[in-house]
Amino acid sequence: MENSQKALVLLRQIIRSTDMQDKEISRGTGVTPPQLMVMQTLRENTQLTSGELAKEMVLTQATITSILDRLEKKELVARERGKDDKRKVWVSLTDKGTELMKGAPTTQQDIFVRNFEDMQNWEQSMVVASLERIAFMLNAQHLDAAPLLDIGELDRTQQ
Amino acid sequence: MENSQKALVLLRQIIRSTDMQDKEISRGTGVTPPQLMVMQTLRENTQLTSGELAKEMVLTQATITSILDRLEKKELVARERGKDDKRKVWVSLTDKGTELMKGAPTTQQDIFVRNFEDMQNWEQSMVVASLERIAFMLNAQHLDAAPLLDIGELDRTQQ
DNA sequence: AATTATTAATTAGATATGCTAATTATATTT
DNA sequence: AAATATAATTAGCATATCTAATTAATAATT
Repeated sequence: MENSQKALVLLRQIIRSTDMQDKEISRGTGVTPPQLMVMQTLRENTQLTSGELAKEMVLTQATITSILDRLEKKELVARERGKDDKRKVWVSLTDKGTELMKGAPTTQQDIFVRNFEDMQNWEQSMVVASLERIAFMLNAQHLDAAPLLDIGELDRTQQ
Repeated sequence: MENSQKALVLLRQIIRSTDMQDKEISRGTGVTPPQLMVMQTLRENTQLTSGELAKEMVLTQATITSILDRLEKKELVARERGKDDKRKVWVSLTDKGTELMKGAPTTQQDIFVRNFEDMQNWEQSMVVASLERIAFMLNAQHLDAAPLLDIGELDRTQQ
C-alpha cells in the first residue's frame, strides 16, 4: 500500500479512537461530548464570553447558548453579565465543574502520557515532528479549500 | 513544554482540523457528517446489512435506521431485503450516491496525498511509523479503560 | 441629542443524531 | 409446534446544530 494511503487509514483510526474515548468519558461523567468540549475550553481560558466560545469552537452563538443552558442547569458553569459592557456574558466553570474536570478526562490523558513517556527520547521527538508535519499539511489543505476565510484561525494555530 | 504535552496539543489540532474539513464537505454536498460517514463505509464495503453498518460505526441499529431513512429519501443509498434471509436488509450506494462520493470528499484527500507525496521518502516512513505508534497507544488506552469488551474491535483494527 | 447602525446574546422553530425500550417479522432450536 | 434468538424498524426522548427573528446595549453619524 502507498505510504499516503497508510497515513490516511491510520489517521482515521486515530480519530475514531479518540472519538470513542470521548464517548466513554461522556458516559462516565454524564456530560455529553460537546458539553465536555465547552468545559475543556473554559478550563484553558478561565473566562470567556459566549461569543468567544462560539468562535473558538467554530459553532454558532445559538448553539453555544443552548449547550450553556444545559451546563448551567447542572451547575457546572456560571454566567455573569458583564459590568463594563452589559451586552456581554462571561462564562466560567463553577467549583463543581472544575472538580469534575479533574476526574475522568485527565485519567485518559494520563494513560496516554505514561505510554508516551515510555518511549525513547529520539522516538518522542520523531512522533512530535511527524504530528507537526501532519497538522501543517491539514491546515494547508484547509486553506486550499477556504482561501480567504479566517486569518484569525491561522494566527491562533501558529502561536 | 513536555514532548507528551506537545503531542496532545498537536493531536487535538489535527482532529479539529479534520473535523472542520468534514463540516466543509458536508456543506458542499448537502449531506451531514454522519450520513457521509455511512456512505464512505458503504463505498469501501459495497454491500452491508444495517446491522453490520451499525457495528462497523459503533452506533445503535436504531440510529443507523434513521440515517438510512434520510439517505434513502435523497436516493443516495438503496435498501434491499435479503432473499436468502428475509430478516436482513442489504444496503448499497445508488449510482447517484456513488457519483456524489467521487466529488468533494476525494478532492480533500487528494490535496492531502499530494502534500504527503511531496515529502522525502524517509520522512514519509517516519510519519507513518509515528502514526502507527500513536494509533497503538490510543488503542492500548482504550483497552485499559474497557478491558474485556469488544474483542471483535481489536481484531478488526489489527488486520 | 436623536437617530441609525452595530454588536452580544437569546429565543423560536426546524432538522438531525443518538439512545433505550417495544414491536414485527423471520430463523433456529428444542 | 412452541420457545427462543436475530434483524430491522418504530416510538419516544434528550441533545445538538442551524437560520432567522428578537431584545438589549453600545457606538457612530448626522
